[in-house]
Parts: sequence; C-alpha cells; structure tokens
Amino acid sequence: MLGYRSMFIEFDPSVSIDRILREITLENDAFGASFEPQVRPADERFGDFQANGILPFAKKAGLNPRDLAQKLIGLLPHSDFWETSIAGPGFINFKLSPLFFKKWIEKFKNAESFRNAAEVKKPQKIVVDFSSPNTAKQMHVGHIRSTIIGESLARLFSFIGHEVIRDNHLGDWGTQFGILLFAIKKENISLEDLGTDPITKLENLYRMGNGWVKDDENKLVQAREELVKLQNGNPENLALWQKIKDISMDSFLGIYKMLGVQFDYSLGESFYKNKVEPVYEKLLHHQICVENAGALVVFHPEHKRFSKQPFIIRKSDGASNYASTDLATVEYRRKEWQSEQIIYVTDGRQRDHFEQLFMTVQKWFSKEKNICPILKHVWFGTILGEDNKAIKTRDGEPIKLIDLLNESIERAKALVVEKNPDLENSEVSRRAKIIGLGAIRYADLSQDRTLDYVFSWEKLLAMQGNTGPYLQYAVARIHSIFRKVGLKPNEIRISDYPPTSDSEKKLARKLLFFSGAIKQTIKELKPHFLGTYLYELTTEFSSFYSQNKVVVEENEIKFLRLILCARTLCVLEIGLDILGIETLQEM
RNA sequence: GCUCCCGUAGUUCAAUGGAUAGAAUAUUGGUCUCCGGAACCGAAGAUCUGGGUUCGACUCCCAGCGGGAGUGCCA
Repeated sequence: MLGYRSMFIEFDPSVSIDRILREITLENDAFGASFEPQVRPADERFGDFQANGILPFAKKAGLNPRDLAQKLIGLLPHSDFWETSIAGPGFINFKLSPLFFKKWIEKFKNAESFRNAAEVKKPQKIVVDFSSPNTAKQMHVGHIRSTIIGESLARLFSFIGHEVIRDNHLGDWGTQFGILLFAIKKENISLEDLGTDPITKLENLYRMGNGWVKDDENKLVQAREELVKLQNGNPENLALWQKIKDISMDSFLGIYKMLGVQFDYSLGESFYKNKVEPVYEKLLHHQICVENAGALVVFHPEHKRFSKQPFIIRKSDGASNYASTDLATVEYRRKEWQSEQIIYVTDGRQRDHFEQLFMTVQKWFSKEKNICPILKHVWFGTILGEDNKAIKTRDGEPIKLIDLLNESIERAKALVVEKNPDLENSEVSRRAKIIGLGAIRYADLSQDRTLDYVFSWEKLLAMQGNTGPYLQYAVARIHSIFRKVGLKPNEIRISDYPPTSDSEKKLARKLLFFSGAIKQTIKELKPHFLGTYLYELTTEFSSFYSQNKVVVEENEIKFLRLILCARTLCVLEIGLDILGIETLQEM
C-alpha cells in the first residue's frame, strides 16, 4: 500500500507532492475527487512547497480549514523525505529533508538526466516564425526582440523534446521595391559594385527615393510602374530584386552568426506570392470572405470588434498583402511540414492582425475538415525612443542592430582587458564577444516581453548587478574551483553528507525549482521566468560561495560542496544555453 | 468614438489569487591575510485613485485619472 504511495524523487518535487495528496484524498469521504491540492513553491520561511487547496475546499464545504488540514496531514503516510506543518489560516507546508536533497542531487546528475526528466510525453512539430526583417533595409534595434525571444523559445522547445522548425519569414515582397528599383535606375547604380557596406548603400538609396516620391507625383507614378513590372515578372527587375535580397541576406547572416541563430528556412513573402490565388478561391467557396468596396475581406460576426473591422485579404487593386501571404503560409506549413503548432514572434502592434488571421484559418480548416495547427502569437512590447515613441526607421536616427552589438562587445572588451592586462588579443576578443552579447541578450530576455521599454545604452549594456555577465561570472568561478581541485564537474562523486549549512541548503533548494521555472516559461512563452530563476540561483550560489569554503580538508564536506557546484553549473549552463547566452571557463 | 496594453522604491524591472510585495541601480554602512571584488553582508525606500468580488487582491470585476498602441487597402 505504501509502495505506490511512497515518494519518488521527481525532477519537480511538487509533482510528487501533488500526486500523493490526490491519492490519499480521492478515496476519503472528507475530500473526494474534487479536491485540488494546489501545490506551489513556498516562501523559504515556511518550507519548500505548500499546498493551498485546503482553504477554498473548506470554505465551500463549510468546514474549519485548520481542522481539515489536520485531517489531511493525518492521512499522509510517514515519509523520510519531508516534514509537514499547518500554518496561517490552513496552508500545509512541506519542508523537504536533507535526505531528499541528497537523493535528488544524486539522481539528477548531468545535462542528459535533466533533459530526460524535462521531456514532454508527446513531442510536436513546432514552427517558430521569428526575426523576419525586411530586405533592402538593415536590421535595427527593433528586430532584436523577435530574434532573441524567438531563438530562445526555439531552444526551449527543443530542450523539452519538440521538433522545431525555425522559419525566417522575410519581408521581401513589399511596396518598398518600387521605390528602390526606381532609385537604382535613376541613379544608374550597379548592384555588383556597392563597396564594403552594400546594405547601407541600398538603405540610403531607398531613403533618397522615398524623399523623391514624397514631393513629386510624377516620380511616385514611375516608382509604382517599377513595382508593377516586378510583380509581373519583368526579368530585369526580378534580377535586381534577387540581387537586393542576396545583399540583404548577407548582412542578416552576419548578425545571425554573431547571435548563434540558424534558420531552417528563410522563405519569405515572395515564396508565397503565387500561392494566394487558391486561398482566395477556397475562402470564397466556403463563404468565409466577401467582396467589399472592391477588396476581398473577412468579417467575424461573432466577434465584438472584427464583426466591423475587416481582415483585408486582397486589396481592391487585386494585389495581395501580408494577410494573403500569411494565410497561404499557414496552409504550406501544415501541408508540407505537418506542423502541429506555429508560433509567431512579432511586435504587439500586430495583435489584431494575428487574431484575425487565426480566426480565419480556424474557420477555413474546419470547413475542409483539416486539422488546424495550434496558432500562437508571442508578441512583445515596443522599444521606445527618448520621446516615448517607437523607434522608427523612416525618421530620426535608427540604431543599427550591428552597431548595438559591436558597442556592447567593445565595452566588454575594455573590461576584459582591465581584468586581464596580459591576455592575448584573440582571447580578449573571444571573451568580449561572449560577454557583450550575453549582456544584451539577458537585458532583453530578463524582462516580461509584453512590456514596452525605453531604449538606453546603459540598460542594454550593463555588466553589473542583475545582468548576463553576473551569471557568466558565476559559471567562470565554478570552473575555476574545478581547475583548482584538478577534477571535472562530472567526475565528482556523491558525498556521504547531505546539505547541512544554511547556504548549502538554500542552494540545493533552489536547484529543485529549475523544473518549475521551465514549466512556467513554456506555459506563458515568456523567457524572463527562466532568466529570473537563473539569476536567483546565481545569487544563492554567490552567497554559498562566499560563506562556505569549498576546497577544505575534510573530504566529505569538500565533495558535498563540489557536487553542489557541479549541479549549479549544470543548471546554469543548460538555462543560459536556452536563453542563447554562451559561457566561459575564465573571464 | 470603439478595442487592447501598461501605471509597483528616485530610476529600471520581479511577483501561476496565498502568508511580512522581491531584485538591480542610485544613496549609504560594512566585508578586503578571500577557492576570482564583474563578488558578499547590512540600512533606507514602492502597489495611480475610488468602489466591488474573495477566507485572502499588485493580480480578478466596475468607474475614474495618466501613458502608449490598434482601428479598410503598410508589415
């Protein structure tokens, strides 16, 4: 009887506690199947986990919550793994025993066992659609969030066992090409000979062209003609367009390489331009869309807003727009790739668009009795300028993404040189890159993605306090300890001792919450939950490190502390890798 | 007009409806014979206003106030 009820050492201990509470309440008259344990991590002062479910349950049943809590505790089989107590109005606190910590540390011993423990039961094929810059322009600060958040989510999905397809949905078929082609021809520019920074040249040309057409109706007409020629397949314009795309991709790839991002596909809107006609036909056939003022639009009568606000899928001049290509894209990803889930990582200002897109797709797929992939819009806040307005490309000075990245690397370089005056240049550069890019990534990923923030160099490039380099520093120090003892982290044997000192226990305790942090990050698709957890783990480590000397005479104490270091290192390296932040052995 | 997002220490950010709202930074006092001071320990400092729901509200609902966004042919 106690066999199946006995506590298993789970990656997430709250799972075991929840299961046992459900088992013992299920057959009991006082509780029954409707009892929800509500197991949460507890405040350190009270224990390690708490079950809050007694309070609402007692209220509903008209019982005294403390009495009921007492009853529940009475039903619990004795365990060497925890102590329970009732507190406040009826919280049940679980304080895990040193034995539990010892067993947990023994069981989850390397990246492999962490990964296995975190794996989902049913892996899915998930498309992550992110970054998606427009060709003919440089990537600017506005693109950093999609790129970094998207990559992090992709890594997270992979970590828990999903199959991930990274797709860079390039904006390579917009109206910008009319203006750009016009400018190229008028200035008689050769795209083969744009010098060392071709993308900047293109961008300047576009800006120039944009200025012309604004003031001159005649030039606007000519630019439109170039666009029409391109869309009709004019070979000259098509060749120029392809060349522009190649130049753009070169510049994007430089940034992706720095950031460790690799796409499986970069299909872009142009890929779908010939796939929209059948979509129109199908949606018309199913009476999902209607013609309205010359355009083809979708209304959703059941929706308070979209019953009036149209989703325009074909413009009145017959041309497609991003709604058209997005529809075709969903169909392609489902049919060709069998995607079960599609995640779009874009600016929050596109929320209406995606809401309308998703509703339309669901109706469409439902009519055809096709399985509709799970569609999620992972939106993020705007990066604002000093004036609290979005940083825009057209006016003002857009901050180029490449400049931001390089600036951070330069700042890191100065610090690395300051700390290591004799280090050779190549190693300085290597470390500076990892530290500088880590700082930027962490700055963005450590805050809730849905919030806007005002752009500031200081914020993005900070290297002290709650920052990427702080986490990297802890990793480097752990490596340093292992160098000192001449052992590798995976060579550390289990100590006979469980965590005993205050900071040993606190550190071990924090390690247990890794799984919870992963789950919460997945549930909300918000990497800052993981970032916050890693920061908290790091502060526990730093505290432990300064209060407990690791390399001591007594072997069992030494190995206990070394194993805590090894496990902390493992969690930090896995977690930081999910955030896309590289680590160093020395910094 | 309608819809959505956001108002938390001086500043920048946290807080699956749960116990005394956590950090960073700035200010300030310590650690400084230490396995790496990019560190550690301490002090001080905050939930926009008013109602409501709840055993319990930063969190949910309503009304204000303030900031931002979207709202038919850009993406």
